[in-house]
Amino acid sequence: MDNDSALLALAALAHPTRLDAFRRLVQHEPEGLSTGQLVEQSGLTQSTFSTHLAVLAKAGLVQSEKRGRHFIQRADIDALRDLMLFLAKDCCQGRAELCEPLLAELACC
Amino acid sequence: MDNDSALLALAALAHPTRLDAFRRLVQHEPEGLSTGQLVEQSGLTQSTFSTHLAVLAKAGLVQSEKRGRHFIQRADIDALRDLMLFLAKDCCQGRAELCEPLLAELACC
DNA sequence: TCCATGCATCGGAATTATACGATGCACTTT
DNA sequence: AAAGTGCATCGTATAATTCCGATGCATGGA
Repeated sequence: MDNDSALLALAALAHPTRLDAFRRLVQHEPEGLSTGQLVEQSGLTQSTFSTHLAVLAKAGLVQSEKRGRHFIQRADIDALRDLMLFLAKDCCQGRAELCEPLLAELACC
Repeated sequence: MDNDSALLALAALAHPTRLDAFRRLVQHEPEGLSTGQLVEQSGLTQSTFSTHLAVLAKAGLVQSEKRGRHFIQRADIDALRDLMLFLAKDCCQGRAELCEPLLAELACC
């Protein structure tokens, strides 16, 4: 993941509505959620939420799949992993000792 | 880390100047960098960069230490770890299989 | 003491993000 | 074919961000 992609992903997640939607989608992997469900839980109008979803999609964090008349939204776990690797890479390269506590915590799962 | 703190951190990193500065500080742990060095490398004016630094500080990602007449800026690795844990928690809880490739990549260091 | 340096903060201008209603398109059902 | 559903997009108003120069404050050296 390059710098611009990371910026897109960070900006996409740096909004209450979008962070909430993305986390909900991650929790519902791999089945995903319909756009209608996400809209309803967001409390926003359909058009506003559609714009937010487009931001997440453009950042590569969410992918939509047409399912009849509905759209199923799914979180892209690989994109999340790439973002985390981008953030972690700086301290890993050359200074592995800084990453050890990070890895220890992540090892919870 | 709660939702609001994560949003603050994400918003702080979702800017080219701030992401660049933070990554540079991570690479320079634990010595840190002087504010003047960061300003010079940013290409922005002192006042503009100061505002960016305040955003990073408010998000808890950077801490400053007075050193004579200069200020030494340091990245808070714990805050970075907390943010990554916040993002990873969703897929770890209940769906550990989603986190395995993430951990495998992070294990590089 | 007096001047220079390093940084924060104020005020204002330009840009960008956010939210909504209205409208249009694609598809499903009747 | 006609009506209804689900979503994207346009136009627009409001709010937030971003950037700069100017100013103020604290510290260190002459």
